[in-house]
Amino acid sequence: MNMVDPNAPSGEGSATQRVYKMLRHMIVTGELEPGEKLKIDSLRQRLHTGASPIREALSLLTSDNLVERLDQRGFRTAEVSAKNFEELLFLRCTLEDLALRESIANATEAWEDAIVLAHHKMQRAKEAGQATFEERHKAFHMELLANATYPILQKFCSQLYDLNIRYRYLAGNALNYQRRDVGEEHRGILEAAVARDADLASDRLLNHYKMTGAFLSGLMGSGTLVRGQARAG
Amino acid sequence: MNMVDPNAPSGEGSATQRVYKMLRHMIVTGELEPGEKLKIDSLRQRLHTGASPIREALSLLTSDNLVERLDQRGFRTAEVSAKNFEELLFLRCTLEDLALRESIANATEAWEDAIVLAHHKMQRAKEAGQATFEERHKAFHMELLANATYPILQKFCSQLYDLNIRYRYLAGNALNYQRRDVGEEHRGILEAAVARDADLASDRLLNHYKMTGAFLSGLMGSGTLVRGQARAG
DNA sequence: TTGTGCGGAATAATCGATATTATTTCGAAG
DNA sequence: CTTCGAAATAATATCGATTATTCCGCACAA
Repeated sequence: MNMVDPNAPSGEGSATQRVYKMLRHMIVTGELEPGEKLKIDSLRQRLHTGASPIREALSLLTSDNLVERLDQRGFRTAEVSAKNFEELLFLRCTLEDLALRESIANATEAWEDAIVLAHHKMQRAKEAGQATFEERHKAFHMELLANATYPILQKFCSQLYDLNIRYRYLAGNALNYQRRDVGEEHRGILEAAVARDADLASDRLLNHYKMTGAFLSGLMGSGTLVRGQARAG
Repeated sequence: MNMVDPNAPSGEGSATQRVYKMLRHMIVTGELEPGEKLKIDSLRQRLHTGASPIREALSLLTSDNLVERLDQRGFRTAEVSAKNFEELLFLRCTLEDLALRESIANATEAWEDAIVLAHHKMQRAKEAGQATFEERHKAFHMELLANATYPILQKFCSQLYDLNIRYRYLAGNALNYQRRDVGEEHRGILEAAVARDADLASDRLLNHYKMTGAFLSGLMGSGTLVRGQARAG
């Protein structure tokens, strides 16, 4: 029997899963600021649920490096820093290079179809608002790596992607980095992947990341990004 | 009145932390077999605590890839497979190579002291039982990477180490791989690190892993490792 | 005999409340 | 006026119980 509960339209899975996704979205998009304390009771009221799903979701986010847990002193969102951003960029370049090469090495027609499709959906979403575009953008990049037979590596890449995209959001929605010819870059990556040219595809992918990274590093240097905090140490 | 739980005489951290460490140890050492269902109530009785810390600890372990979560169907320990093991070996070689080189690039005398000390403690623990040795063994390897300014990378390495060591335990405590001249290998790695020879240190480190890996792969091929399921209460 | 649908038992997920712990505030002494 | 300490306060961690879901066996019909 396939009855969908009408009382829970947005909630297909468990409450924990729902809260997890909502919180992650709120952190990634900057709705919850870096270093902000996450009080259980506030979130409970805000998300209209009990304390247990909140705690469980926060535990999951802790291991995604999006939330820090202070032993017996509750949770807070992860801090941001230029150093952290640089590490992210470095690790992404390294790990996605590995995954992409492996993906291409195992290339099949089905995978080609999948990345072409993902690319198309991303392009179509360009006019459908940034939220949709970002979603498809990640989907495209993950699809590029999906053909590698390294599930753990893929999970790492996915986590790093989320951590990185957070900086993009923190840089402000005004970040129309799409003004750069990102469409062309994506097309170039896709093309090289379809052509199964690992060196070229990897080179283009890494440049894609590094250019965005350099742009954000510039913002960070000017203090636009890391606003609320001046920590000693 | 101060009623202290007799099961927590040391009572240092939170119950969640305690349960987390206990469960992780049980999974890593194979006391909980791969794919085994983790029933909340059983664990609750077994560890003499409530359901909340259990659930929270299992959530944490999920993100460590040691436990799988089946939505609304509970938890189970992660499966093992030759493919998974190969991925672990590959990722460890790649990531630890990065971290070690960075560690050496930032080498200081304090770090030299730290790795020499960690090595010494590991050697001394050789006669103090396998449990202690394994602990020190991880400490030594992590100390080698500790001087890299890449906290996320270090976390990845630590996680991968735990996933890998699980296979060693599953291969049986009879695995006295120390019969190989592992002591000599460790000394070689340490020596190269102290000499700040990144290429040599990395080469020796990776060989160290690959030899253990090849040994375990052999066991796995013969079916010693991935056996069926013979579980007793 | 086999496939399908129902119902009870088992188990997971969630909630509300309590006890424990950290933090802040207030007052008094130096 | 500052500093120390204890009580008040707020928040967390945990527990017990309730609710929702899944799993398994059995009856019934084709």
